[in-house]
Amino acid sequence: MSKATAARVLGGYGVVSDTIRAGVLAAAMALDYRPNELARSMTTGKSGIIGVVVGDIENPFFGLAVRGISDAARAAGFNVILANSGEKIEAEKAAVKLLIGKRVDGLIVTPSESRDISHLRDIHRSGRPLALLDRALPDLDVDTVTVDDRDIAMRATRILANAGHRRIAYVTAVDAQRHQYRDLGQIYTSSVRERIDGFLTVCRDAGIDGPERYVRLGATSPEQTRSVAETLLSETDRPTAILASDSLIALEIFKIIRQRGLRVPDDVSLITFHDADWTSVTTPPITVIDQPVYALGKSVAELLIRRLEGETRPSERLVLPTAIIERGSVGPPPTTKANV
Amino acid sequence: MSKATAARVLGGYGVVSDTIRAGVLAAAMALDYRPNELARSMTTGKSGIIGVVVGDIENPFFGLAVRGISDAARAAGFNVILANSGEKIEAEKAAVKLLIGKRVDGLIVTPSESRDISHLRDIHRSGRPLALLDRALPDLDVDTVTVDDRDIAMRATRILANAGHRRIAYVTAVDAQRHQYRDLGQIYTSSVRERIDGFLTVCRDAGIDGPERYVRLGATSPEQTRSVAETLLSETDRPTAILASDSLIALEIFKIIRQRGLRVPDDVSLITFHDADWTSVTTPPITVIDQPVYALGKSVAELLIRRLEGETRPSERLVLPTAIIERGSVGPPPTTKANV
DNA sequence: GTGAAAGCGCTAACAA
DNA sequence: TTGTTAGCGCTTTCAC
Repeated sequence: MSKATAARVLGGYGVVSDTIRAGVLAAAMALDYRPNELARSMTTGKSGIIGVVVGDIENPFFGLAVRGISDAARAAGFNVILANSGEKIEAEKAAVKLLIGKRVDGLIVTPSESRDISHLRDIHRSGRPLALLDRALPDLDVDTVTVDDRDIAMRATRILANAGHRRIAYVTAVDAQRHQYRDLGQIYTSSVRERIDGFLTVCRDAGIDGPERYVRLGATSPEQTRSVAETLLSETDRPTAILASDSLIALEIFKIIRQRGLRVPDDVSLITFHDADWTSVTTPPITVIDQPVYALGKSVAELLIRRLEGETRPSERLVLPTAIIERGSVGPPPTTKANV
Repeated sequence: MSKATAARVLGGYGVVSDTIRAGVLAAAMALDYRPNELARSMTTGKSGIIGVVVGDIENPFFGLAVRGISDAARAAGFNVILANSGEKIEAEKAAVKLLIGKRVDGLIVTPSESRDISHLRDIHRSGRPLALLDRALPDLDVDTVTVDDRDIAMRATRILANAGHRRIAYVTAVDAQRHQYRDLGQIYTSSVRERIDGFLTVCRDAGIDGPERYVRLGATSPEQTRSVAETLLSETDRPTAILASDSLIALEIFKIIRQRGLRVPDDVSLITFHDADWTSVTTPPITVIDQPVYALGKSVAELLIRRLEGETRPSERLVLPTAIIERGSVGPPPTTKANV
C-alpha cells in the first residue's frame, strides 16, 4: 500500500475503504506511530496554535485572562503557547518574534507600550491575525478588548473624594525612571494613561489642588512597590487614601500600612483594581474594581478565532463593563489636626 | 548566489565570506525575512521547546513553579509550552500527546495519578527525556524533584497535636467520588498519599482515635471546597484544627470559618501548604508550610536541560528541604464543654 | 568558500 | 478508491 493511503487514514482526510483503514490503523498501533505535527504544519501552513504574550503571568489578573483564552481556544480546537514579556518592550519583541517563528496561527498581545509597535505592525503585515488584550493602541487597527479604564478610575476616585478625602494617591506599575509623575506625555501604556487621566480629572473636579503629586509610578515589583509605599506614607502630608492599579501592588501597600501601625480605613482608605481572592479575607475586606478578567480573555480569543476560521470583517473594539465591589476599606479621612 | 549560501548566513552555521554575508543580511532585511522555525525543527529534529504539563495553572503553587522552570529554560536558550491537565488523567494524556506531536525536546510533568502512566512510559520510550515535578512515581525511573511530603505533613500535624488538638482535619484536593476518605489504597497521587500517611501517623502517635474520619477529599474547586468545609464545620464533633493541602483550599476554608462566625485560632486552628502571598495579611496571619516552589521548578528544569544537552547519567531523585513558617493561626483548642 | 542535491514527514493536486 | 508526484523551508553532505 502507498504512503498516501496510509497518510489519508492517519491524517483523517480524503477517502479510504474500511478494510484498508483497519489495516493501517492496526499497523500504526503496532509501530507505535506518532504523527509529526511539525511536518503537518509545514505543508498546511497552519499550526493550530494561538500565541499569547502577557505582561506578567504571575499576576492573577493575567492568570485569569489566560484561562479565559485557553478555554475559548480549547473549545475551538486550538492550543495556546504562552510567553511572558515582563512588561519590557524588548522581551515583548523577542516573544513575538519567537511565536511568529513557530508559525502560530494568530497572536494575542498585551502591548507593554504604545511608542514602539513596529513588531506588532510586522505581525499584521505577515498576514497573521493579531488581537489586543486589555490595552488599546490607537494607531493599530486590530481586534481589541478592553474595559473603560478612564471611566472606572473616575468612579473609584469619586468614591474616595465623596468620602471626604483630599489627599488621594494613585500607585501604578508602569516602568519609569523615577517614581514621580510629571505628565501624561510620559506614559506610554494606554490603560495606565487613561486611568491616571480619569483619576486626575475627578480630583480636580473635587477641587483638589495639584493632585499630580500623589501619582506614583514604577511599582513594578514587590520591592519597588514597598519603596513607593514607604515614601508615600512617611511624607508629612501623607495621603489619606490610596488607589492601587493592581492586586499585587495593593497587597504590598496593605502590608506596609499595617507594618507602620496604621489602620485601614481609619488612617488610610484603600481601593484596588482587580478582585483578587485575598481581598475579601483581610480585615477589613478591600473595596475593589472588579474587571471582567475572564471574559476579557475569552472574548479576545473568540474574536481572534473567528478570524482564524475565515471570518472577514472590519476590526472590532470591544469595551466590557466593569463593576466596583464596595467592601470595608474606605472610610472618611482621619480628623487629626494635621489633616484638617 | 545559491540558496545554500544564504541559508548558511541566516542559519548561522557553516562558513561564508564577509562580503557575501553582508549582502545576504541586507537582502534579508529588505525582504523582511523571518526564519521558519518549523522547517528548521523538522530537519534538525530539535525544537528548542520544553513542554510542561501542570495540574492547575491558576494555583499559585504551579504559577511559581512555572516561573522557576521558565527562568531556567530561558537561561539555557529553551522556550516553554504550557499545558493544563486540570488534574484529570485524560486531559493529561491529551496534553502529553499534543506536546509530543509538536516535537518538544523534553517534558516536565506533574503526574495527576500513579495508576495509569502508560502515556509517560511512551514519552520515555519515544526517546524524549521526561522529568517529574512535585510528585514521584515509584515505577518510573526518571529525573524527579519533590519535597518530603510525608515528613512535612508530620511536622505540621505535630504542631497542631502539640497545641492540644484532638480533632484535626486534613482537607485535600484529590479527585474522589465522595468526600470521605477510606484508606490509602484509594489515593493514587504520591504526594497526597504521603501527606495523608504522615498526618495519620502523627495523629495516632498522639493517641488520637480514628483520625481518618477527619480526612476529607475532593476539594478540587472553590465550590467543592466550600461544601467540604461546611460539612466539616457543622458536625457535632467539629474539628478544632484544620490542615489544608494548598492555599486555594485554605482560602475557602478561612472564608467559611469567618462566615459561620467562628474565629481563627480561638475556635479553629489552621495550617496550610504553600506560603501564598495573602497568608501574611489576614487577621490572624496563617501558619504555612513553605515549600521551595520556585526552586522545585528551577531544579527540575535544570535536570532536564542537562539531559537535553547530552548529559547521560542515571536518573536522579532530588528531595528539597521545606520549612514551616509559624504565624498566628494556631492556638489551643477551645475549652467549651462540647470540646473537652 | 560556495553550489547542487537529497531529504526531514507530511498534504495536495492530479491521474489512474 | 488508490497511487504518483511535487513541494513546504530548512539543514546536511558532498563535490567543486
